[in-house]
Order: sequence, then structure tokens, then C-alpha cells
Amino acid sequence: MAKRAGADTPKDDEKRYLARYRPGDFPRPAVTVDIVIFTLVDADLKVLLVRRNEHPYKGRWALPGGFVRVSDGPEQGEDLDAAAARELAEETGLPQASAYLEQLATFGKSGRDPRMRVISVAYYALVRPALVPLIRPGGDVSHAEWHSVSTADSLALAFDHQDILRTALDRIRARIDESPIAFELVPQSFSIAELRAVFESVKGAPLDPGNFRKRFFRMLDDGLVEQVVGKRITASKPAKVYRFVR
Amino acid sequence: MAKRAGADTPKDDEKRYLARYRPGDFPRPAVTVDIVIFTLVDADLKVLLVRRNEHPYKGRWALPGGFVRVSDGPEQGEDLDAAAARELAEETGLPQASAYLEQLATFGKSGRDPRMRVISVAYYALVRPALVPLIRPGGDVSHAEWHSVSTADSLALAFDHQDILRTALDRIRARIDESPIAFELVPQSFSIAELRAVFESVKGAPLDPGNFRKRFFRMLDDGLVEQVVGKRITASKPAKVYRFVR
DNA sequence: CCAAAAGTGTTAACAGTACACCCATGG
DNA sequence: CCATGGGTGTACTGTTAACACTTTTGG
Repeated sequence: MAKRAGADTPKDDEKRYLARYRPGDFPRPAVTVDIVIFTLVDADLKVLLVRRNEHPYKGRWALPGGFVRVSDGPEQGEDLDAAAARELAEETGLPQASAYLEQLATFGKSGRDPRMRVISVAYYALVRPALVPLIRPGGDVSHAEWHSVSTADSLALAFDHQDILRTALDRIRARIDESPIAFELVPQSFSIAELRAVFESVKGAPLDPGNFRKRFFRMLDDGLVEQVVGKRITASKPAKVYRFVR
Repeated sequence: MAKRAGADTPKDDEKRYLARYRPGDFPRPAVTVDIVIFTLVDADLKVLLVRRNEHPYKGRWALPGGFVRVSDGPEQGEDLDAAAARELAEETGLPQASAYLEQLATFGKSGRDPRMRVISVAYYALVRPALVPLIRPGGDVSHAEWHSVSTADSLALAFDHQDILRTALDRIRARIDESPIAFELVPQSFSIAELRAVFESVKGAPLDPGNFRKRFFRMLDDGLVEQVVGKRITASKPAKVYRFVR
């Protein structure tokens, strides 16, 4: 292992190896991102679906999604998260980073797309109700529509999108009690009742207003939320409004 | 839309479309599965790492893994879960389905493999301590070794495997309180103290024996575990043994 | 007998649930 | 003035955490 003049350093060795390297000709799957986009309209949890106007599953409702742009060159293409953010922006017309976006799971059963082997990395997104009117379906989408999650179950979605939707629902139902995702479905400032409506819609069950209030005040004590000036006009007594901290 | 004789049914339409379809020549990423294999040795949580003997990251420790076998033909290749199970079996020499295996997350940052664009679907596996002596690293693995998770943090793993390992640790630490994965790291029949050791190793903190016992008895009441005949010989008073139900 | 770990019991604090009730407001 | 929903209080229950204690074994 003595060093010869002009000999290999480990770095040289690696450089030569990588320069010689040619991506193998093993077959590769196509990789897509599919996004389960949720919002709340009239205290009802909705998911954005697009109608397919090409085979397979022509005419069926499907989750918005698209291919991940990659390359084997020195620029290897977009990150997975970036691909999801781009698809979300393209399909909704919303500006980048205006919605909460998180990876859900990856679906790669053979045969899930009859055309070719496709592996889909699924994400879920939460869009504030205030942004919903801004949504202008763009890109290659012919027709996008909000569906109530309760009716979307009986809709015979394309591919395995039923599985993906169910997984996303399970995920947000489990996560809403543990993480602050509920604040992604209310306006920047909100009343306690509005936040409760988010929980009720996601959980699909009514909550006791008094008990929820106590739970909310613990969040206040913990500094998770703080009161802001203003009142929310309701059908009865006006309510105080709060905002999520950081 | 009137039906002509011998005209297109929607099915014919779809068949013709699919027959004409040729997978696009869009570049595709390589897709691998990487597995974070955990076990418990002497009440210490271990992870199985392999030493790379090729560039890039030659000489570094890495998670076991390999390419997903796919094709665009009518047989599209193995499911993702099957690929993970196969890799697990190949790398450890254990029979199929002898360990708990679950998808973790998908890692697809551009540049994570300098050779080409690689998207890795990560899984984690839990291997019962009793099976550890049976492990005979096979396949393309030159050298595999159990590392304590505490020391593996400071090991400069290959690729982004440090991220993957940390994600796996976060996952099992969160899941051990919510799901019965703890029983996957203990012999078929076990004492309360042995189960407690699993929790302590995963959480990385000691638990009060008395309080853990009460928690365990709730599991007994719920029918989650049941007592079996026999006793566990310990350094002191022999302990009753139990098994996980279903 | 002694150390060690199995096994038992007690207490306080806290979170979740059910439910009764008051209060301010718009109609 | 009354229905509505915001806002408040209370009693009960179950869970968790801290900790003191007894019992049974091996050495």
C-alpha cells in the first residue's frame, strides 16, 4: 500500500470508476406522483378528482398526478417533493408552496397500470378553503372537481386510486390528533368552532363543543395558538378568533 | 352515439388503444428497495449494515438493498413488497416471511446516487433475536454486520442512508406504542421483563417496571396476550411467560 | 443472609367524556 | 322574546408517573 509517484489516490480511483460507469440496461419502471388534495367546503371534507379522457379507465375519476422528470445526466432532474409540488401547482393553478404537502406512501403493485410498469409515489395536500375559489385547473387536465370524501368511496376510481385515497384518509385521521395539520384547513385566523369543524369533518363524527374548547385552551397554554384582534360574526354570539403560532 | 353494426364498443376502443400504446421514451429513474433491518441483541437495538466494495462510497457502510425487477411486458415484474421480501431473504439467508416487513418511505432526491437517477423505496424489517444466529449473508453482499443504532449514527453511511435510518428509528419509536410491533422483537413466548426490554431499547430510556406491568395487564385484559405454561429462569425469581395472540 | 428482580399497592396529576347550564346576539 | 350557538362549570372515569413496598429465588 506504499504510495507511488503519480499513483492512484482513492479519489482518482473513484473518478475513473464513475466516468467509466454506464447505467445498466436493466428495465426501469415509470415513476409518477399522485396527489390526494383535500380541502374543506361547507364543513365537508372534499378531495380533488380529475376525469380521465384517455384510456385506460377513460371516463373514470382519478387522482391528479404525473410523471417525475428525471435524467441520468449530471442534472438528474427534479426531487420527488419538487415533482409533487409542481404537479400540485399545475393541476390547481395555485402558486407554489401555498398548500401543505407531505409524502404518503408508494404504490407499486405490478399490473396497476395496464400500459406499463408504473410506480406511484403518493402525496397528500391540504388546501385552505380561502384558496379554493382561486383554483383554475390547468395543464393536461380536462376537468377537475371537488368530491365529498364520503361519496368518493363509491366512485370506482381509476387504477388503484381507491387504495391511495383510503390510505390518505387513514393518515390524516390519525395525524390530526398528533400534529398541527388541522390548522392547514382553516383560515389564518379562525374561531374555535371553525377549528372544531375541521376535526369533525376529518373524523367524520361530531365533537362535544365544551370538551373541544378545553382541549383548545391547552393548546393556548402551550403557546401553540394565540388570540388575535377581531371577532367572528356567527348566527349567534360573536366568537373570538385565534391564529396558529409559527 | 347510435350503435352501428360491427361498431366500436367501448371495450374494443380501449383494446385498440392499448395495443397501439408504446411506452413513451421519457427517461425513467432506476428504482431500488433499501431495507432497515432491526433486531435486538443483549437488550440493544441493532441494525444490519453491509460494507460497500464498489464505488461510489467504496468501503462505507450502507443499508442492504437492490433493484426492483420490472418489465413493460404483460408480466410487469415483482410487486414492491415482493422485491423488499426478496432482498431481505437474499441478504440475510432467512426464509421468506420470517420477519416483519413494512414500507417506510420513498427517498428520491436528485443526486443521491452520483451514477444515475435512483429512487429508493425504503422498508424496515424486524427480526426476532432467535433468528439472528441463522443469518448467513448471501447474494452480492461481501460483508454484513450488526451495528448498534447508537453508534450507527456517527458512521457516515453511504448515499442518504443516514436519513433513511433516522426515519426508520423515528417510525418504530412512534409505532411501538400504537401497534403490536414490539412482539416482533421478542421470542414467541416471553416474560414481561423481556417485552419491557424491547420498549426500553427502542425508546432508548428505562421504564418503570411496576408501571409497565400494569400496562401489560391491560393488554392481557384486552386479550392481546395470554399466559402460556412455563417459567423464565432469571437472575432471581422466575417469571411467568406469555405469548402474543394472533 | 443478601442481592436482585418479580410482583403489589398507593397516590397525585391529568386528560377524556358526558352533560347541565348561563349569556349575548340576530331575527 | 326566543332560538342559536358561544362560552362556562362540574362530576366521573381511566391513564400515566413516581415511588414505596413485599416476595421469591440463586448464590
